[in-house]
Amino acid sequence: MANIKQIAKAAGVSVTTVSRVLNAHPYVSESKRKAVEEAIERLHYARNMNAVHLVKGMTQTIGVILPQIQTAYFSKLIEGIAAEALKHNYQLMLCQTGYRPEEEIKVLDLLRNKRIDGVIICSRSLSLDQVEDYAGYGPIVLCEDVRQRKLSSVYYDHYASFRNAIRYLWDRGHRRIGFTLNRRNSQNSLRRRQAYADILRELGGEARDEWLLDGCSEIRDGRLVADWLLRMKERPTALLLTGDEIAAGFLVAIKEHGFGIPEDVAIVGFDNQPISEVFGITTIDNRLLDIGTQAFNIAYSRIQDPALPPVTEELQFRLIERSSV
Amino acid sequence: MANIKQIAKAAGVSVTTVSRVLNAHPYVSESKRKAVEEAIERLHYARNMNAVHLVKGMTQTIGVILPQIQTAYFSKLIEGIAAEALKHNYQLMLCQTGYRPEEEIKVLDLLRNKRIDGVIICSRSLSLDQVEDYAGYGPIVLCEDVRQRKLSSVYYDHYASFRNAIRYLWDRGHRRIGFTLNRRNSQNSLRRRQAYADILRELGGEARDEWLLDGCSEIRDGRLVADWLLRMKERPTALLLTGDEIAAGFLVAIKEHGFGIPEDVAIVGFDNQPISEVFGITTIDNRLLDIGTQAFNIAYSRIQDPALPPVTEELQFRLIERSSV
DNA sequence: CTGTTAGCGCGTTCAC
DNA sequence: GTGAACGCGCTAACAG
Repeated sequence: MANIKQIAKAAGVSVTTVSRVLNAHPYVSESKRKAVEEAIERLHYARNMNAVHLVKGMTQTIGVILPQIQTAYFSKLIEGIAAEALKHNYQLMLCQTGYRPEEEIKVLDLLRNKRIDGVIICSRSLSLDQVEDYAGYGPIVLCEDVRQRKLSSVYYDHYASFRNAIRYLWDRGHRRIGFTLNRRNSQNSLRRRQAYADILRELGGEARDEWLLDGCSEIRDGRLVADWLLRMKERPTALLLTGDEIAAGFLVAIKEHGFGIPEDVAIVGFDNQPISEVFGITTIDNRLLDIGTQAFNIAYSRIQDPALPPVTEELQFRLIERSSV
Repeated sequence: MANIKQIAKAAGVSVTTVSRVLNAHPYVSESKRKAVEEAIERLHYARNMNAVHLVKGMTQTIGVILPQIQTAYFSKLIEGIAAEALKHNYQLMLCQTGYRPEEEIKVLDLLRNKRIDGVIICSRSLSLDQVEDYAGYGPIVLCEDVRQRKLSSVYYDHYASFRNAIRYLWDRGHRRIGFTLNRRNSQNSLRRRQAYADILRELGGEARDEWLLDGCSEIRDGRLVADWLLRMKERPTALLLTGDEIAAGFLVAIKEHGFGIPEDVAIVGFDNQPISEVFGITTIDNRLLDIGTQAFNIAYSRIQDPALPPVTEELQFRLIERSSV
């Protein structure tokens, strides 16, 4: 495995010159360039990027913290990040942390240790203060609404989208509205619960605790939601399901019990996943792809220019009407 | 950002000693160890891993080539890889290549350039010979049945599973059997087509070209399958759908046309995804999780001991009976 | 047990 | 246009 020195010798030039052609620098005579290229070819030279990274202090790699890859929500987010990373010739270090704080720390340590140039946090269990401790080592971008001095973030307004969806159901005559959550006390969940409470108070509607079910995230959970609904004495006539997979799972399960959608229960999903299209589920398009794209761009621009201050960017959601309400 | 030299000075020892405590080597007196640890703490020292990688010639990172992350099939495969990587404290560089040869090459070049220690190829468009050219730079594991001298592979038997599924349908009275494929001419698809032809010849059944539809991979495609079926004069009474998402999409679409499953069309899916459980779809469990696990382990063991020869490992599929046949 | 020193492979001033 | 030489930060002989 040849190194730059051997190429230099083989081409009859100095290592500097080799380095210059390697990095497409100007001021190299055509003849020497040719000689170097020929030597590279002949000796099957491949640069050792670890040396480059050491010298440059950068790795052209961004780390991504997410609890689970195998979840439609995160897959879509990654898709957005990955597409943008490709454009800028960056690599992605995907770190599935399962919401384990130790694992999340490990990823932040990759940043400290200069293995990655920046971090995108799709979802976390660490406190913001803990995350902020690492802000000095490189840009950190969160996919949620945080306004912490040293952290950037991109998100869509969970609060407004939830209000909006409930209002939508209310306007269509629904007075008993229930909803699910993933993690009961995540930032996003708290915002949603607040929105639920606020809008129903404003509308003079009822907001019952028993109409909330948490711990729902995948398609299987749709069945749990159905069971939960069936067990209730006073059932909601409409449900906000935080994830189209859950919505689809619920739809299938509840139909088995003879319920019609939307006649017996109306549902609104989230994420605008392909599955919602197939089932005609009305859903909130929360721009996951765009959030991923922006998350990368924010990190990238701050890697290029570390002087740039953190930013917070809000994306507009939209409600996609289909036939489940 | 302190370096090892400064820590040495601060602790009043040599860099070697610092390195020793950093790497948990024996033969360091308790007092010096304490001093070093204290200095590390006090100066907020963090190792620059690029220097370590340069010196060691390894990066504790494995690259994964896959066309798409946002696909249930690959997500599940990644899940298996990631879980195992975590155990061995390895990082994953996920490279979404979209079946673009240039992108696949770029990943193999990461291996040449020593940015990663090994590569797992979930699916590819490069020829095996092209891939094999890189075998000298580190272990390469494919998730398909290849028996190339320098490449390892893990897979389940597509041929046998397809035969098996068709036999299963045949035994239940189906004589007109259709199927879908993802990429028409991928290795796996070729094996499946062969299995289809072989088993039907053996059974004395009919194998029609028009009963094959390719280019299907996601849930939306289920609708295409339904349209395709409806357009036919002589329709298959049973379908093998190469992906549970497709199967689910098809099921929904065909029911809209008043077809019953399995009465009017029987279906068998692939992958044993959660969605198949929800819909009660009979499916082939192709052990994606285990394939991922093994792929990592094969790569890992060969990184530890480069002298180990490539291996080919076959995993047993199983048919999971539910209610779609 | 501990320190000196020579690399690992490459980018980059700076002088020519 | 070109090259000598230093430095990036760390590991590992080797000598003691």
